[in-house]
Amino acid sequence: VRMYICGPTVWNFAHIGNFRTFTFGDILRRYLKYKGYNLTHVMNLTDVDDRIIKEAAKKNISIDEMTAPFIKAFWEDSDAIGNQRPDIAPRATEHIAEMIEIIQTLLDNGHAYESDGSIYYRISAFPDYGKLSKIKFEGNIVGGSERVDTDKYDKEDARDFALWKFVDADEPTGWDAPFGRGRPGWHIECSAMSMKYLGETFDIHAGGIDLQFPHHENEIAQSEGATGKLFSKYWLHGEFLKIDNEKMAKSLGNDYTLRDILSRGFSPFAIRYLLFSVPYDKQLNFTFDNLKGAETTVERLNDFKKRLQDAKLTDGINTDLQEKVHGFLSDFETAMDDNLNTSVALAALHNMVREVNTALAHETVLTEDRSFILHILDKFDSVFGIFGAPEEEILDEEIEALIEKRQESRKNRDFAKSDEIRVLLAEKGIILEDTKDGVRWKRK
RNA sequence: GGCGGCGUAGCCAAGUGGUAAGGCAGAGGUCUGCAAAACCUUUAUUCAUCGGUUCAAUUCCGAUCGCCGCCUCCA
Repeated sequence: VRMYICGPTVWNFAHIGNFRTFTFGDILRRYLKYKGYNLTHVMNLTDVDDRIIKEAAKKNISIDEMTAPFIKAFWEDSDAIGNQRPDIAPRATEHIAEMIEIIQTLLDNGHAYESDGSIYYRISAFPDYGKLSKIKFEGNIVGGSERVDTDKYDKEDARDFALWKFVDADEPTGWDAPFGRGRPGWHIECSAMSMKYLGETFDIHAGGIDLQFPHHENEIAQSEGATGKLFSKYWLHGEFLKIDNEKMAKSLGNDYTLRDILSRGFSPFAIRYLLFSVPYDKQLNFTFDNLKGAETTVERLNDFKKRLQDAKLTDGINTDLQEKVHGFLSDFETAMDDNLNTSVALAALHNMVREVNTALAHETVLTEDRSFILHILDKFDSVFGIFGAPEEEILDEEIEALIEKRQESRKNRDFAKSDEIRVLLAEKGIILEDTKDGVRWKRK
């Protein structure tokens, strides 16, 4: 499977809404691997746009120097939330030659023309234009704005868009091309990089819903106009993320970045859980209350895993239970196969946990079941990625001694003393749980 | 003005032509010295509103109200 995801403009990569799209890209990537597909996953890094160019010029530094900190931060955040890195992450500035080649082809075959300081795509030469977004242009012109048909540039058709913008020879940011020095329009980079690494026709093209028009529509026009072949077989568009039922906007002060949220102390696993708890093609209402809920849920799941690992079990095998557990994995696959319905897929995980919990309480989980269930759990998590890495934590001796002392007090039924120690440990961030298999601790 | 999506319990939400998954929060119980964790039970006669089609609609159709996105620069 060859898959291309429209990556961020490095400038504004960080918003939580973008990370919803990337996380779904990651879920899709992981699920394709789960299903045994061979995967090539490309995600572009848009490191050239007007703002970057202007800012770099102002600071008198190169585009590379300008964008490096953003790209570094993007990968850090991406890693933090558990997104696996794409196989290839090409940068626009390193693929200008490929863009020029496509533009030249489009000029040669009549799909592009030069006018008024730019090279434009000739939409009248591409009858399929609009097939992705199903956009119609008639109503727009009649409508209440002078938007689409402003025609302030000398374009043949108001819909035509720039492939290449000429710049003066003395301007610092520009590339030489047979048709003149300039810089690329927005859309051409994705056509060039996706086809370079995935071929003229590939399987999946994904991105945020806001890119559907015009960006993806224009990619189709450019690519299919140049090759005459189908560009992408499937398109996936991630829906918008709302904050407290409002749109995310700087003016509302709710344009959180992933970093903002992490710095408030929320676990990346909880954020990840919340981001994909609603299918990618539905809007998600992000609230901090729900993030707290996700935090609790993820903790509960991790506790479940630990408890299963630690439980003292009797020898044997409970095939009945194993069959049920396997049934939940089937439910998960059915849900994921249904257009990545992560809501239902998660429900399957929760149902499995409940089933096993009940069995644990009834002591009907046997030794051979444990490894089976843990294996199934790993399969779930190979896609979800919400269980923390198993880290063997070591307590310092002082705390170890305190726990020991408390156990002694309890044995002697000196509960005042043991409670005192429990409070003391809680102040040190250690939470104790007395189970029938002995005392367990965890941090918080 | 054009196109598209959405409106389901306190909150986040899945879903379907035959009467509502899952999570969080809440309530009662079991377990526990007490907690915690876990388990069990429980929480929408109802799916924005009003009409229509149907034996039957939350699910289909129409209207209304509300929310969101795109239709402009830049990516």
